[in-house]
Amino acid sequence: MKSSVQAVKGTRDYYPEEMGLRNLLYSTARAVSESFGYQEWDSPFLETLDLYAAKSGEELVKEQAFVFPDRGGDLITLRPELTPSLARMVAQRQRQLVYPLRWWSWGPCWRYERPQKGRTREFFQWNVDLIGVDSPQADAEMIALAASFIRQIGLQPSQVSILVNNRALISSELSRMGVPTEKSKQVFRLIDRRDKMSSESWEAYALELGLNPDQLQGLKNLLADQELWRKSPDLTACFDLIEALGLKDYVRFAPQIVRGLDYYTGTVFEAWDNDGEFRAILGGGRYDNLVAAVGGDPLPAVGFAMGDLVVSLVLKKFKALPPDLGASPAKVLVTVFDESSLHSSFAVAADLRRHGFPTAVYPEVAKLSTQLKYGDRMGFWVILMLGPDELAQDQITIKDLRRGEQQTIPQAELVEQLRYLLPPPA
RNA sequence: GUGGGUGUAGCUCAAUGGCAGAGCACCUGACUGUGGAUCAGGUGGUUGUGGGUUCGACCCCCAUCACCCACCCCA
Repeated sequence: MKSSVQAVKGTRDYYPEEMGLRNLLYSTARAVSESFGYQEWDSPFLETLDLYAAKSGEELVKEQAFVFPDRGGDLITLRPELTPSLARMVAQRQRQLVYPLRWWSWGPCWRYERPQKGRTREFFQWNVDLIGVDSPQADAEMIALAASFIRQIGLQPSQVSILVNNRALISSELSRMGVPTEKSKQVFRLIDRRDKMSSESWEAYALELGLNPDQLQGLKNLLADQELWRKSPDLTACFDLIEALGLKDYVRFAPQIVRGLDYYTGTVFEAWDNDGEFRAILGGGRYDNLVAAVGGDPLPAVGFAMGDLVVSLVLKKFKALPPDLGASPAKVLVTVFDESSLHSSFAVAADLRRHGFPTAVYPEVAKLSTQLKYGDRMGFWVILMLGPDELAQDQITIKDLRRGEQQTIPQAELVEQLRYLLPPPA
């Protein structure tokens, strides 16, 4: 029934199955990051409020971050994202680090928001950044790394795409249409909302911003122009490299992607499920001003972040999750027949562990059907049985649950048989 | 911060204001050495909580808490 003490609003409990998914995301993020030569870093979960006030949008931080005074009265923030901490750490050692930096991180972040589908107050975020280089090659690598993750986690190009644009390209097109530079920030916001509003209210919003009808039509043409990227040398080079990396199927140009944040300066990208059912799976781009914003010297950078929630929803939707997330980490279960054979069962289990096979042994004497059912439900691959019949002849029975077969063999051949039936020992 | 919805068995959900139910899960047995499948039986409830209306409340009303969805926002 309902427990009297509840979990904190917006948090999740990680039962073994959910922990399996969390670990899958983490291990995949790690594997992909490292395959591109990125190093893991981390920061404190607690930061000063000042760190986030240094960025634009300080009002959002005050309203959406967990902020509380420490005993000395300083305002402490539970980190709502990783990038400001990264910028702080880079600025602190800016002269001693070896560039380009290839850094990745994974960890919990907190935002004080109303929980809803795909959004909790505590979540995990994967962050990847390439710092110190201002080149389309760097942009291409970042997009390719994101695409590699999507492929590695088991999502197909028919299911998920990475949409790429360039803010500098859109800016120059806007000024060519006579949109004043001081309006570009608002127009980016307008573009960002294109798919979130009805076309009538979107056009009304555009005219409200002061666009004339010609400029509005020009903007609509712009957003419909799938070949616009050819006008951008950066995007042209970027797409060419992504093709060389063999990931072109996941990536396409999308002029409506501009990102909501103000600090992006060039290439921007987001990964979406192709039905547009959820929010962006991941998002990022080039941000060449952020390190300077926290007190360092100007340093170009490109990166992206991915929360654990939306990608999990997408994986569930496409049934791309491995079926054994809640299974026992051991593949072998040794049953216990009766009091007199208990010692032998435990000895077999110990011997298998010494040979590198993770092995569980049933922890009490119980009916065999109970033990088999347990083994089945916990996802073991093989169950070992040794009762009076086997023990009398130094034999053991191996039941292969996945094939529904069993055989009785000399105990001396057990390890050899398991090497055949199981993944290689650790 | 704003609006809407839902709270009934472990889970998913039924039940004109009139005996609180089903499916799944679980336990037992059919099957004293064999999981998944089938069949039979069984355990399981202060209907979120507190008030009110009523002869009578899961149902109507008020309050409260929790969760969900959307808006807002998304670093």
